[in-house]
Order: sequence, then structure tokens, then C-alpha cells
Amino acid sequence: MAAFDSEDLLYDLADLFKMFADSTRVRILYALLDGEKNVGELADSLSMNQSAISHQLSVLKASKLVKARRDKKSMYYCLADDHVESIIKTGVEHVLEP
Amino acid sequence: MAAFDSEDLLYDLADLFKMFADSTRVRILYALLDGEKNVGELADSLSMNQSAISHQLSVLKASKLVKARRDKKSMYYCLADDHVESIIKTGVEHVLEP
DNA sequence: TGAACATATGAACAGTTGAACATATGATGA
DNA sequence: TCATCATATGTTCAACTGTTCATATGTTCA
Repeated sequence: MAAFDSEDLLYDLADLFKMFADSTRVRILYALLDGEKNVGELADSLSMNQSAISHQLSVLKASKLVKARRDKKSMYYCLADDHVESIIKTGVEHVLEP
Repeated sequence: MAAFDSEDLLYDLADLFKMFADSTRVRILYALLDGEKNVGELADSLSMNQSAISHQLSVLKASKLVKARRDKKSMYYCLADDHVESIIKTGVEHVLEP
């Protein structure tokens, strides 16, 4: 087994995967692979209302998976770091295989 | 964006991550990184009752993340393939970083 | 075969979660 | 400043999820 206390780690790990375990959040993160987008653009491209997207963005931000910046009236969100991309890609690999 | 219809993929992806989004299931999968274990051993090492473990194992098996074989009275479970390990490790990397 | 062991299954319950709606906050520019 | 646009937040509710308890199924070996 691992050298550190793995129990805490595994609870954190489950919490991390929870962020990817909802289709709305995954679709948001996937859309952001292209680059930053504002709330309205995300709502349009996912065909969901603004409130639902905003709620999920706040959850993702609290988990530090996305970052936000303001430009004029709009809030632009982007992926917080490269890990997000690699987690998605590792998952995609699994889903796409026989 | 991707060349295939990414919508179905992303729902499958969320379903995949759901399996890792519960601490009991993550702990089971993590324990199985060591090699196969039977239901009683898993229940002992996670300090949970047999029924809870069995329920989660059936979920994991339905998602093809674990495989089972019988030996005498016991059912031994192991990880279904290497992807499971790489998904966990990619997640661990993220959790362990500043 | 039948007792004992190991695991699976079913039902019920509490806790959690995501979406919708309504409304509030905040920024912009006339 | 005020109307408007863009986003955030609070609340409610239905749906989902994981655990527990009770019981069933299935296997082994005397």
C-alpha cells in the first residue's frame, strides 16, 4: 500500500471525481478544452438555462477546476490547469475502447 | 471540437466518473490495485459490512471496472483492466499537487 | 443430505443533488 | 444616475444514491 495515509487522499479523490460525474459539468469542462468561454456562450452551446450553468460553474470554481475573469459585462471561464484536461482524456480513452 | 458526436461520449464519460465519485467505490478500487481480494477481505479492510461492499461490487462489475472469479466459497474481485489504474493515478496526481 | 459459511439481493430510509424559477447583485454606457 | 445587460444566488422540489437490515442463494465438506 502507499507510504502516506491513503484514507484522506481517497476521500479527496472521490470528491474530485464527483466534479466529473455530472454530465452538465463534464460538458462544460469539455467545452472549455477549446479555450475560455463566457456564461452565455456555455448556456447556448449546452442548450441549458443561464442559472443552471452558473450554478455548476460556481461548483467547479470552488473545486478549483476552472478560473474566471471578467471582461466588461461578461465572466469568462477557463480550465484551471492541465490536470483537468488529462483527467478527461484518460477517461475518454477508457470510454472509447472495446 | 472532436470529430465524432461528442454528446454521447460525454454522457458515458460522466457515467464512468460516477463510479469513482463515491469513497467506498474508490477505496475498493484502490485496495484492488494490490491484487485480487474477496468480499470478506474488502469488508474487513474498509471496515464496512459485507452487504454494502457487495452492493458496490455489483455496481462496479456492471460498469466493467472489476471482474470476479469464484474460488471455493469466496468470490475474488480484481480490476478489469489497466485503465482503472491510470484513471486513479491521474486523479491522485491532481489531488496531491499544490 | 444438511449445517455452516460466503456472497447476493430486495426493500426501506435518510441524505444528497441538480434543475427551475424568481430575484438580487454588479457592471456598462447613454 | 438609471436602464439594461450579464451573471450570481436563494429556494424549492423531485429524483437519485448509498447504507442498513433481513433474507435468499449458492457452495463446501462432514
